[in-house]
Amino acid sequence: MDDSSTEKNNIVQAVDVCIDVLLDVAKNPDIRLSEIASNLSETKPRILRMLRTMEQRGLVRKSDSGTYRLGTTAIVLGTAASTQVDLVRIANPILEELGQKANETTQLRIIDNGESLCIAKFEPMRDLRVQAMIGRRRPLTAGSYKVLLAYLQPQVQQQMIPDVLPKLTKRTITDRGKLVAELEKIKRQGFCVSFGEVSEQLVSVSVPVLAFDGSVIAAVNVGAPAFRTQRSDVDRFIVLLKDASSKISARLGW
Amino acid sequence: MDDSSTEKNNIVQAVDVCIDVLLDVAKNPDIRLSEIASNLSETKPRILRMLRTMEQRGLVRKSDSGTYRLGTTAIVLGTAASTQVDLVRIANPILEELGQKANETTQLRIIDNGESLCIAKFEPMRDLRVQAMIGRRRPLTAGSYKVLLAYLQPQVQQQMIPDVLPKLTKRTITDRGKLVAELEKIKRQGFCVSFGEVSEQLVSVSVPVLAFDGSVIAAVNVGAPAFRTQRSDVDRFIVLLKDASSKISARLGW
DNA sequence: AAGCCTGTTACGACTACCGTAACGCTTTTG
DNA sequence: CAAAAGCGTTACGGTAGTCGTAACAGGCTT
Repeated sequence: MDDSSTEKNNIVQAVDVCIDVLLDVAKNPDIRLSEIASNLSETKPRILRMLRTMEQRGLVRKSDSGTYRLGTTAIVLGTAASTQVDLVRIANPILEELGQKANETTQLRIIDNGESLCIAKFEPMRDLRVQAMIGRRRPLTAGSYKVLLAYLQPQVQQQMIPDVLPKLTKRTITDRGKLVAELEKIKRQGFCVSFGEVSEQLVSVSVPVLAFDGSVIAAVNVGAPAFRTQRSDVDRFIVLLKDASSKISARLGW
Repeated sequence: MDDSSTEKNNIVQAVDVCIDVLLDVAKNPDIRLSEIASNLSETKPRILRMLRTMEQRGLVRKSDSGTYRLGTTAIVLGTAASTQVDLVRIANPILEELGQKANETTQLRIIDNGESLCIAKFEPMRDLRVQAMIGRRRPLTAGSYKVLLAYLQPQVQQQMIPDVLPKLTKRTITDRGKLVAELEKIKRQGFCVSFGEVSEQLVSVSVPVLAFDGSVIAAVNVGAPAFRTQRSDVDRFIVLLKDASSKISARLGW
């Protein structure tokens, strides 16, 4: 019936696009029906029916002006999820401790859909700090999140690296060969330091987190403004990160 | 075609039961396929298809042993929701401030589906404290959450009060007439104090939160162990609560 | 080894879902 | 001030997507 896009179907399409709708609302608060429809290349009646169904259950909420936002049921779901996902539940207090010691912003990131995804964070009480956001996605090939790539099996790794590497700043690696070499280096030393590869004025340090079977399932990260981060600070971060990572890994059964 | 249960349909059934599945997983971590199916009175193949669809999108996660939990996408959704629901976003810092001053646990509760639902909370750093949980539901007719009932239009109010009032402790009001009288009193004095109506050893104080149009949309609450809560403490809580409530109301446009 | 549970697959029947078209309505355009 | 274009919404008939039945494989218990 259709060409090749939808690989094979053991799934419920209605549910699938309903998730699309949900994520679209999450990404664009106060979005309108017609905009969702056009974003997803779906008809308005279809989206309307889904929004109504979800509104009735409190997953989304419709404002008087006709725009949609996520609803209270989504909050309940998310809170429950935070306690059910082992990685996040375990990492949260450790991320906080790490952030207190480093006095900088910390994150937990995983690979999701070919990108790195922030699933937990801590920000210190400090006037100037790096801002982190749960749900924010970044390329796997730029910045210290490269650690997530470094330990993958070579073929999977190649698959994850896009043909053209996104150039976020002038320091971003855009040559495939250089990237692979860098990944090798990361694997040897066990951490990755990025000076302004993602954002000009930011230093970012990441270390892999090992699952019970020794595979890399996440990365812990410290992000700091470049101007107040000396070489010695980076070294300190690395020690703190390795400590945090091994605490998480231990509690995951490694 | 079917009797009378499903009122009228402008909704997508597939999406509707998929939400049921999601909420069931949220409530019962590590639940199995067949248990969900029996909980919802649905067939296993149907639920399996839905779980697969949601797993593929990271909403749920299947463990090696075949049990299901919520997934990372649910965390992302929930975090986004917390910032999109005005009431929660505004209330959170005020709840914290209130909790710090009272040095006890605070909650924000709304009416949802004939029950009171906790959608935000703060717990102080203290060895012994009341535990609150986002997503936890309680009867509207017991404890200080009665404030949510007190300001409703009489007919709506009557509709919300079940025929038999659930008896949680020996202090719970179970007589309909006494309840209505109590609601009148609450309306006059503007707050509600519960001594062990929900849980034997707990004191709970609640105050209504007004929306931009002056209607009651939520309740702020302080919960404390009875043994360390004097009459004077209750009076202090009431002052703090009224202050917190009016701050929230103000920021909502009232 | 028989029984019962689980999760899973396959497939034909049917209904629930979808898209088209047309409707009010407000806002923008001429 | 009328025309046009956008919005959300409703209705309805055709079909594709979804559903349930039935049967399967595998793990535990009896």
